[in-house]
Amino acid sequence: MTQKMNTEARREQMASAALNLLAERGSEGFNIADLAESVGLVPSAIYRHFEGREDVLDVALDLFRDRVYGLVEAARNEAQDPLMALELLLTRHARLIESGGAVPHIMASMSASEEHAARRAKTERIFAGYVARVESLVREGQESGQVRSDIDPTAATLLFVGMIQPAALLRHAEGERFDITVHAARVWDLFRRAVAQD
Amino acid sequence: MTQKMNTEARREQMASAALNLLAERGSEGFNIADLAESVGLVPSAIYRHFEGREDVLDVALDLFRDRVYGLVEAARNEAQDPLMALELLLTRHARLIESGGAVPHIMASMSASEEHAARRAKTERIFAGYVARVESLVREGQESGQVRSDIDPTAATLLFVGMIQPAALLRHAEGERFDITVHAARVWDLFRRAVAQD
DNA sequence: CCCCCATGTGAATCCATATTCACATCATAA
DNA sequence: TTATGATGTGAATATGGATTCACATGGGGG
Repeated sequence: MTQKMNTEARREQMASAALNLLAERGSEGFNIADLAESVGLVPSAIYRHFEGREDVLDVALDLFRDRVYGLVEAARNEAQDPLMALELLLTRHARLIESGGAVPHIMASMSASEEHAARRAKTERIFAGYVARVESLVREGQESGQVRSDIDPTAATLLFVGMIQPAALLRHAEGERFDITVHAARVWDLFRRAVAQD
Repeated sequence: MTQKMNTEARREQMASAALNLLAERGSEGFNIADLAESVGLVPSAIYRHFEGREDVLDVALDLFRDRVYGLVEAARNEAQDPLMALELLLTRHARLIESGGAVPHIMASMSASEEHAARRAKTERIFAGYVARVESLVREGQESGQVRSDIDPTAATLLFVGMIQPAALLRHAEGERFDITVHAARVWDLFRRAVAQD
């Protein structure tokens, strides 16, 4: 038999594995059998740790939220100023996508499901929370004078948030030929020109 | 019995209805029973016009491609110059989202499916084609001197393409409180500042 | 005007997954 | 060291959709 594992550790392992699967296949392609296999167990074992599929998705979403919000906080803490924090955040998103942790895919695929309204609502709340956090960086930038004060902070925020998503899609389509890191640097220049105080 | 209908007309009606369903629920939530109901028929009737679910999706995707590409062409034809064409395109995307024809949802949810690699590949090709069309507008803008020539056209294009997507998500989350049309106008200003020749 | 075949129907059937259950086995705490 | 309860297993079972099929029927060409 496979090694037994401490409850909490196993649960986290499963949630993390679930998130990986979600990143590559979206919520549609996500299934219990694959999840079980990815942690080296049998499907029924999943039910020792979760109520069912929907519960797994719910917990994976929690993990996703924590990681994404953590990304923003880390960028804020490590950067000298708000604008630099945004740049750092963008760079890290790019790296994340490059390594397969497809954030946009997850957001998009989870929020599309009309049934399971709870899951959808939760996804949207997570997204809104992410936007709010980025927006606070933008506002701080305005207060510190780095960011023009005559622009709408929400608009600037959504412009920022949208910079990576299409790139992630195109990367799938074009593969290696498309370098996300380079792209990130280029769009950052554009974003900076759009919002920075001269 | 429900009125019988000419083959071609019925097929188109079904494809169009399928696209609507896709827009609101994504490919995960899409099912034959709902499609049948939305055209006032019984599930098995769908099979008189399509090979099966995957075939429906395929044809709906064709329709989607035509409509989206058509949007770009229309904008190009109606506008005086490339930059104006982009602005028009943005405005129309916004309107489309407002009326439920959620373009980004479709793209994202279709491209997430790992299985049915064909469908995924097709979605990505459609997206790439869309990007290419927008990019040609950007390049024309550079040639005509409206757009700065020192920026990478692909980067500018993806920045443009990303402007609407997050807004669409946020709209779902915040509902009426969030006005996409107003948002579109604001991000357009930012985009213009980023790319326009002074 | 009537026939014939494509369209529409409802009742099966199939299938892929999720989920449950009875049983086995390990980890650990007393 | 051993008892015990939680973890893992494999074989059912349940379920929701897709798909098939035998039959009904309406509309357009002869």
